[in-house]
Amino acid sequence: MGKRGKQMQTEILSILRDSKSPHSAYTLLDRLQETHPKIAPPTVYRALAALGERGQIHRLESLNAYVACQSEAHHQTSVLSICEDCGVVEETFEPDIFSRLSAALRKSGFSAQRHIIEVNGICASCGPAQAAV
Amino acid sequence: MGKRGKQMQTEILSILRDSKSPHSAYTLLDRLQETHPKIAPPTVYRALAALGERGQIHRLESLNAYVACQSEAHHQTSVLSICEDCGVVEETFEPDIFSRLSAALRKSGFSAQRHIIEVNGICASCGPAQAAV
DNA sequence: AGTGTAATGTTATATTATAACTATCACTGC
DNA sequence: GCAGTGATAGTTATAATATAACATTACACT
Repeated sequence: MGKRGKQMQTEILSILRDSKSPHSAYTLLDRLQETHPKIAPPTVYRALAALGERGQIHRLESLNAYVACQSEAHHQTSVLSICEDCGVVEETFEPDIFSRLSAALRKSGFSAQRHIIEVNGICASCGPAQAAV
Repeated sequence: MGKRGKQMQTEILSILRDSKSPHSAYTLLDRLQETHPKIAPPTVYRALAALGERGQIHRLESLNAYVACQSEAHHQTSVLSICEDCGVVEETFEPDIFSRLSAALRKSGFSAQRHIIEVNGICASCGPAQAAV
């Protein structure tokens, strides 16, 4: 991997980390073009692919958008919860759920390789006042 | 809803039911154009939206494609397993997993509304010969 | 039939993603 | 040093997915 590629990855990661909301590839492109006017979509997609392979970002399949991984360990298996009100994405680690899921599918002969779990809802900050229960 | 809309929905559902693999909106458009040469993308997307609201189809977020719901009850909460080899999608009902997921997120104040669970892997037919265990 | 509303048709375009090709760079062996 | 080779990045073009915006039609109700 060359210097330029690394730099793009670093900058994208930095943009994503500065915001808990997801960014689309083209939002990132716009941001990068502020400093690198000439870059084109494939540059962004290549950087996103490399970051994704290393587990440093997650793609939100239901939004076609990307967030920085919030874990140092870069689990492949996190639950992404998306607030429909404010757009914030939180990452939760529930290894038990993933293993149960794999086990359930294995019963019918399916061998799980990659799990995608995304949950839409309302986050703690946006929810109705945390009243009783 | 008019007659035409219903008919499109019926035809789309019938195409999806004839195949266990997902179809993209534009694949469906091509199929529909064999008999209705003039229809345009919004017609297909409107029919897909109506079918989705009624739970008769599922959208595979990771593939931008659609499959018929395999349950009569039209659960909103199914696990979709996608074979990376043959492309077949199976639907599995694991209500326990969904409730655990909601419960886990609720601990941090998140109120889950819609769960997306998609699993990539290898199905029973495509997997390595079902040897021991 | 006349009127208002919802459904559908139509055109155009926005958004997301990748194919295909070219140029550059880093490394190897000479 | 420098030609050859393979990997990385740049560039152009276009494919694939989705929706906005507006025009038209159908339908229910009077």
